Amino acid sequence: MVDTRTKILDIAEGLVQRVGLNAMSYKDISEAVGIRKASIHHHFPKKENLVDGLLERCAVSYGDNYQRIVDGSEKAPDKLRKLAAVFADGLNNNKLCLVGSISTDSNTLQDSSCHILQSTIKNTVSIFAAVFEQGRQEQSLTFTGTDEETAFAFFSLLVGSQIVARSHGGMQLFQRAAEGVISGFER
Amino acid sequence: MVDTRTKILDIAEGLVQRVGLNAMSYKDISEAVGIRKASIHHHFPKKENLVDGLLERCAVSYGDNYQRIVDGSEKAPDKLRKLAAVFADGLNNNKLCLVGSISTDSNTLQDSSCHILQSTIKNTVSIFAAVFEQGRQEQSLTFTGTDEETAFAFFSLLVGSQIVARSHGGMQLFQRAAEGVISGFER
DNA sequence: GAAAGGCAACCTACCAGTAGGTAGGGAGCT
DNA sequence: AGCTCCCTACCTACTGGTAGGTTGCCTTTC
Repeated sequence: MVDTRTKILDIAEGLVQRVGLNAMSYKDISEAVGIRKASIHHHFPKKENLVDGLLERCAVSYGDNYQRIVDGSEKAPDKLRKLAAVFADGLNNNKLCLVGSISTDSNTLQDSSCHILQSTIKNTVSIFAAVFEQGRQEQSLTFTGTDEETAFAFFSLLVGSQIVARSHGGMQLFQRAAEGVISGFER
Repeated sequence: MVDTRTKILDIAEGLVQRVGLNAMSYKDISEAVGIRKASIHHHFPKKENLVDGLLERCAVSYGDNYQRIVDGSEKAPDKLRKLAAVFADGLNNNKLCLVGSISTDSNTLQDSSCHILQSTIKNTVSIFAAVFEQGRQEQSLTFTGTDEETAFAFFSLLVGSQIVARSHGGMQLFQRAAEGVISGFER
């Protein structure tokens, strides 16, 4: 049995991914978790604490998830495909990447949340960059910018395609857009 | 002197681009426009009417703006650079593309707004696709997918980079990401 | 081993503020 | 007269947040 704090974060994460930060309320969370609204405040006194908690947890879990893919034994293009598959999986469940979703609302964030968001993005781009470094060295990928710049572009593409495809185009267009870009790097 | 309806749309558009749809209220708009909250309801009875109005107007204005670039006499890669510059300009003013911003909140939209959003995306991708068609014919661009798929990917990249870069990386990273992808197509 | 204290977790009940929205009135234009 | 536009005044529902109480488990103490 998972503890309540984790349950709250799980529910909140799903809500943010589906409807966005500012459309999610303590009431929604309390109903889904099955406890009273005031009890959420026991675990997360202010909403900003919840957002911080969400971002801190996703910095670790997303980071680990991406790192596991990057640490694999495949060639770089296949690693990019695996990274894209993570986003495809989210899209399949009508969920956006938490970082992408929260980034859209970044102007309504507290400073503390903003800092965590920034370092999470920075970290994610670093992890992605390792794939492009590998691709450069094993000559399986060609690109003009630096590893970091290209990783930033690839991450942004996944975030953006997920958002746009959820509104129009769906899985098929998302997959083809990702594959088009990846095979573009392969030439 | 512009009419009130237009003023409301102007203010609302800026708010959506800066803080997002669900963080924008009729109170915010009324204060910025300089009329009472109830008066907004005279022009837009329900919030969904406002969103529809916003999307309908942007479908035209964005569409015209993109079309003007596409109709130019430049080679395809330079047209892509001009399209990216539109997004860079928004980023410079801390504003996201309206379509990207609203798409993130698409799960909280009414059906009518959803339909307009979808056709706006479809239309935008079609306009972008013309550049890739031109690039293919004049052999200034190389890519593996179809024109539409590649246009979708490029549009998504701009939307995503804008969102991510606003939170972390800023103009510099946005510009380099866009340039990296464009010069990737040029090879 | 039993009583006593402390604390985490949850509850009910409440607060002020704000959300979107409505009713109805008055001014000015055609 | 009728219409557009904007107003004051108000409504209900919900927002994040607080106060204070109850329960039950874990220590500590005798």
